[in-house]
Amino acid sequence: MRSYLDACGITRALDVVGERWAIPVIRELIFGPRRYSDLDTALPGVSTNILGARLKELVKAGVVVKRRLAPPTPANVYELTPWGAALEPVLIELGRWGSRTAVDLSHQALSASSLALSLKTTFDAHAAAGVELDAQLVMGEDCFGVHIGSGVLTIGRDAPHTGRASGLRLHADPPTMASYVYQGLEAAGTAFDVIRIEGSRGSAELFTRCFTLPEPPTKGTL
Amino acid sequence: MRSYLDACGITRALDVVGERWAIPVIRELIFGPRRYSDLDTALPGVSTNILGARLKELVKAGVVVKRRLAPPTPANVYELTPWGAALEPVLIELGRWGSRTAVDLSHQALSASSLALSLKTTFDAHAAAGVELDAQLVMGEDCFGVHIGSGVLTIGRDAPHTGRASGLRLHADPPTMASYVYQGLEAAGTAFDVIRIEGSRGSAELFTRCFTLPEPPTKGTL
DNA sequence: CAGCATCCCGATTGATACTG
DNA sequence: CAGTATCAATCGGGATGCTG
Repeated sequence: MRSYLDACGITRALDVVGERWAIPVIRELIFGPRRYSDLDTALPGVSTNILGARLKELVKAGVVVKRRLAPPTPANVYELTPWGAALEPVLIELGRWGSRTAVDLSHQALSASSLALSLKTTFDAHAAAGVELDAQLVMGEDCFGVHIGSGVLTIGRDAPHTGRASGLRLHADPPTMASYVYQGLEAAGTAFDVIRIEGSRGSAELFTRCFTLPEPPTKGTL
Repeated sequence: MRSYLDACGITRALDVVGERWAIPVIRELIFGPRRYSDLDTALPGVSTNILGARLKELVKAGVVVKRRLAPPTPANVYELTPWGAALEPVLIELGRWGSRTAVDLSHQALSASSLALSLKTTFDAHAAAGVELDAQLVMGEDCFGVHIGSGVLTIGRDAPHTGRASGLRLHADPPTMASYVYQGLEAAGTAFDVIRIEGSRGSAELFTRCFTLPEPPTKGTL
């Protein structure tokens, strides 16, 4: 196992999660356990052997645990340990920094977990002051429940169609959802079936206004 | 240039700073411009060709700028752009997470920048409540000025022997300095010349108490 | 289908030598 | 001092095949 051989905390962290695909794998596990195939499909571009190798390394390092679900639906899942889950602030900060690069949201992959995490990085507590609402984001198989209240955002995986009599439910694939939240309805396309909004137009407005992309980097010299 | 081809902010960040040695290089630049040879010696283990390649890539990406210093001491230096400097929260969080792994502080490299950054990640505002002091940390050529006041830590490079009539000045190489701050005088060794403390024993106590290592990870399941 | 192991190839890294 | 050039070793990516 490759190491920087450096006592610095940063390089010691990189010794564990610095290999290619390690952070993206952890990103997919942030909202709860996932199966091998979930990870494989959520991470387009990763080779199956690399995915297996990373999971094995992360398990050995104590970042991830492999667990078998109870008999109703027996399946092997990978899950973050408490230490692994403590990487969330790192991911948030990384995402906040990286979101300040231009990108064509179409023609690139975007997993449901990525979108959900991005809401955490772009949540604007100031803009959300006074807002109190529940929403459900349905992206194919992946469904997330969102609560905004007291300037705090809570988001987690949710069973579809189980929303708490939610005032708002959005159906779209992740890239379309991102376009809608960050760039408005017109950017998300208006074709039937691309995005479906259940709830008042007002609550949808209220929701999207709580999330703002950071400014792109100023190219000026220091 | 290799890319995750993923619209997620996290992977876009990794497209820029995810290659091996990129983050350590940025760590060395956090406290200001450095020359090529400074980086080379502060990063034991990096090959000069890799260092050159990373710097070139980081410059092209807009994270780093190459600049020539004014004629008194003309030298090429590398410096973070504002966008690059915005990586500091990422490094802080990474360091905080990574510092929770066991390590033998001796027999591993530790650069002066690493130690200075680690003070930022381990600063305990609660423990520093009511503390008001200036200190200077002298580690060979590298000298840092530290100010603690109002529960806030300020740290930056400083010209040696220019301290503001500082109440405290510590001389040691970075690993010894780390041992002293985090594990106390006995761990730092008591041999003459290993560590030199100018100032009252009380202020040194006050200083070190402001920094606490996080707890090691609990190995229990989630 | 879940979870890998294998094989091959191109890309990246690392150590060293070398140049302006 | 400040890098570039060279070359061997390793790693990542993709396809394929195996096993329960």
